[in-house]
Amino acid sequence: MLAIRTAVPVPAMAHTHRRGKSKAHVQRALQEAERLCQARNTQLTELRRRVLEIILNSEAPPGAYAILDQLKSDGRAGAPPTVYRALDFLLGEGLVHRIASANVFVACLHPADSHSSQFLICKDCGRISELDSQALSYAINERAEQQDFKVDTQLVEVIGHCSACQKSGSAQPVSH
Amino acid sequence: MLAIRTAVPVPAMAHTHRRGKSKAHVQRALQEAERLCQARNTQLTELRRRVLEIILNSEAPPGAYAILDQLKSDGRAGAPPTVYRALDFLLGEGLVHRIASANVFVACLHPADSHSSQFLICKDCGRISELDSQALSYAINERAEQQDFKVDTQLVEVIGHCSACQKSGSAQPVSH
DNA sequence: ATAGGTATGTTACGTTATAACTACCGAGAC
DNA sequence: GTCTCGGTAGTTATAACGTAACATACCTAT
Repeated sequence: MLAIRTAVPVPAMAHTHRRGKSKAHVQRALQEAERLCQARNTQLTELRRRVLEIILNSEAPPGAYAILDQLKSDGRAGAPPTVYRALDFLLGEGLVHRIASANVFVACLHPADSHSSQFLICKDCGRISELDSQALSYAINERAEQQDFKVDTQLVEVIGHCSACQKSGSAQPVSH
Repeated sequence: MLAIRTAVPVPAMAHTHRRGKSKAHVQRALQEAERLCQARNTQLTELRRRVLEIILNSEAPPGAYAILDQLKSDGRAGAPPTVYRALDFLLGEGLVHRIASANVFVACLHPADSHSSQFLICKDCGRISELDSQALSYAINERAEQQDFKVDTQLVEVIGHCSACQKSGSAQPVSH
């Protein structure tokens, strides 16, 4: 009851983090990440880049241990801290987001822009799409400030059923 | 980096889940819970009631294991499933909310009403206040539906610094 | 070359959550 | 009565998620 979980493989969903399809899309995202890190003078090391790539290539957002499994299957050494440190870096750079309700990580679609962290999470297939409404973000800040609350970060997670899964009628959970 | 954590004792904060102060407030909430469960023909058992009471009495929202510790110190038998099952019931009845970013649980302030699940979470003291803006909730639904997404539940968590902690200048984390 | 910083490897552990099975208890069927 | 059925709770074990602490490697600036 506490977390959103899913389990098997599937087709496609519009405007979604449906990686593993377009290598081109992934390559573009990785280049963008390189560019940003260079501009910021931070180190997108091979490991960090690879973790980002794994996330980008996942059909549904992977958890830390799913990422770790992939690193291991690369033949690379690894333990949980390996992944969590890379994730901390990527989170810090705004290159990935953490989905708190599901303990998974998604690549940010527009890492150069401001960071709202608003997501639609499909219960059926596990896929996540970004909402990214500035209006919403403003509304939240405004409401918080009415209570003299100083906002650091926002987190909006909408849980339900994506367009594709509604059509297909039944759950079609995706592998992580 | 992944979760919000806190640690020590403190003063008060307006419009907040600052339980342990007013027994009367807690009693009212418990009676309301009884009433709702009767109306719904669901069982607010002694255990479930006690878990709700523990949450209501906590200065800052407790995690499952903090609740478990209190159950044990009541002299009651207990293991994690004891708590998680009670929490599942209370979550299902809308009597408590889960704060995903911190893995803690808060009592709902208006369990009879609709359920937005919008919170202000203070990094310093760990206390959580409910936002409860229908306008916000509508805006989120609207935005989601623009993408043909069928909304089940929403989750808004705003992380920052509460009014009291801003004034006091420094962190004053509260005990769970 | 070596001292200092950053990144990663490694071991161990802490925290959060669930699976699976057992036991108990109350209500209705008979 | 007692049977059995559904729901609640006890119990054991383990899965899943995350971090602390320390060792190592590597780069680079003096």
